[in-house]
Amino acid sequence: MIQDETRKGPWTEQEDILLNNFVHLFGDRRWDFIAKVSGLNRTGKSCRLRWVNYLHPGLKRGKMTPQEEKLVVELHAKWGNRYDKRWSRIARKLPGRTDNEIKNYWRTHMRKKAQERKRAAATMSSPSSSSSSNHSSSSNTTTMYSSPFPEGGEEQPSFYDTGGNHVAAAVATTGKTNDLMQVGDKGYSMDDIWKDIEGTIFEPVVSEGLTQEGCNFSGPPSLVSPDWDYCTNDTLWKLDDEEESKMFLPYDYGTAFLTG
DNA sequence: AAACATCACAACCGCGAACTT
DNA sequence: GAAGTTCGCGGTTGTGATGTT
Repeated sequence: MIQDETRKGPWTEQEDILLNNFVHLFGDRRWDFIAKVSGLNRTGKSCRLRWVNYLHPGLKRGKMTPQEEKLVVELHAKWGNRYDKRWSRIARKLPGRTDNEIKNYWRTHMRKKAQERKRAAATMSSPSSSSSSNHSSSSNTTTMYSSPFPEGGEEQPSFYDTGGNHVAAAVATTGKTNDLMQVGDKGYSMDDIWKDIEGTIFEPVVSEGLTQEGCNFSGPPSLVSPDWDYCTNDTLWKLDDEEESKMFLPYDYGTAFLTG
């Protein structure tokens, strides 16, 4: 008792280990339960986030590859302004990457590039600027990115979705299409930025290069456990949905444990 | 070498959806 | 079917690392 103060902030290695063990015991669904029984003074929410964004086997760490960057651009062009859950959607197409990671990436990199463009445009628009002003040529971006994915085949389970009750949530297109967040001190929305940079940063190249084989896994940073050996190579991404859910639900004994 | 700016990433929060009772 | 609980997502913030002046 006495320890009813919920911990916040960075996770320690010990906490990671503890969480990892309990997730393997009980599965990655009952977060509140795990948070309680593990003795971690964390919220279930916090545990889930840590698992999904950091401890999950198969996470790919390190910088985005150019192919991944392109894919993010393409997919955001396709979904970014239309759907909620856009980041998780995009993440599903980038094996080993989490929505959080993509979101962070997009926010930092794309904002930077948008600002660069704005700056460049401002320079260009000065009377003295000349021919080079085709700079980012939003005009030549009328070429839509050809998505590497067929329209119908978009819905895949997220890589960290271990196969719980995933209702095939039809995409709710309601609202949230206009996130007016203040970006830096510029005061324009992410969507605005997006429109700005859409198609101007990367060549409209189909991301042929992005194959799952190209994924380069490095295991979780601080935990090296045989438990996730099965995920440390690219085979994970070659699984079909069924295999995938099997693979990610080896924890039925968790349920068994609970139900007797 | 120090100060400042920017980047990269982990983590938190609020809210709505989904699930359970 | 309603109420309560839990989960998942998107947006945002905090902070250490790295680069620049």
